[in-house]
Amino acid sequence: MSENNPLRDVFDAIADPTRRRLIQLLSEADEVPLHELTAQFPMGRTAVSKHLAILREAGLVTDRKVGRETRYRLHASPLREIEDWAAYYRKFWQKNLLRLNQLLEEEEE
Amino acid sequence: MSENNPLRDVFDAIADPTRRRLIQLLSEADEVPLHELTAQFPMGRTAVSKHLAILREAGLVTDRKVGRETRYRLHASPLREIEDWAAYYRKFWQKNLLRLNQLLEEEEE
DNA sequence: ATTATAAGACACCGTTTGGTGTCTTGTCAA
DNA sequence: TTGACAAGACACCAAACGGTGTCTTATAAT
Repeated sequence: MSENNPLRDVFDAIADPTRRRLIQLLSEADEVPLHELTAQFPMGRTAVSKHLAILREAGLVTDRKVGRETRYRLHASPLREIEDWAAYYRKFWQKNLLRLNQLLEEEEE
Repeated sequence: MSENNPLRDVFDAIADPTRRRLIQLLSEADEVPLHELTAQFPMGRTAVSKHLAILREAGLVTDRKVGRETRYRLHASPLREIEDWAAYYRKFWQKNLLRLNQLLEEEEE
């Protein structure tokens, strides 16, 4: 039963820097066991495991047991919502840049 | 002194749905006073004001006093970091879509 | 068969978060 | 000039967050 309906807001899931780092690490290899991930952080296994649980609740990660280890895999598609959301506001900061450029040009005269 | 160095992580600032709604509301009009924003939410003025303070700390909003009201304005450029971050992972969910399509095609045979 | 490793489950804890209410100050309107 | 409105400042609170440590179970290695 691989959690399909997201119980956790994706925006919430990526808010924590540790979790963004986990996403990055998982993007560099296709499957990583918990203990190997834990080794990258200055915190204990339990904490990292909790962060991964949150990523899983947001649908950003799946896990499977292999022998005695639990291997995690990135499932990036929910990030599409983030990109779309931010892209929507692109026009606004582009507009700001435009106005900034205008001001700079005026000052140079 | 309009806060220039972001004391607050932008990812953190946009994690809350109320704050995302504020961003949306501010994108629809160029300047909105606090009481008018408050009217859109099921919570008190103090709470909305706190959310706006967090947005300001992330550089997403500026405010100015006009008479007895404080008017807020969207400053969207920090959202660029969000878009860039998410866009980086685009290839991963595209890859997933590709693999999903392959699986579906295989099943159809 | 024994020992070491991987990780789940759970209780615990201090800090942050997201809300409240109240009091005060400044400004606009009658 | 009196009253109403906008909002800052502050104290307060319950719940969530991000970490810890310990105990147990399953698997791998010697």
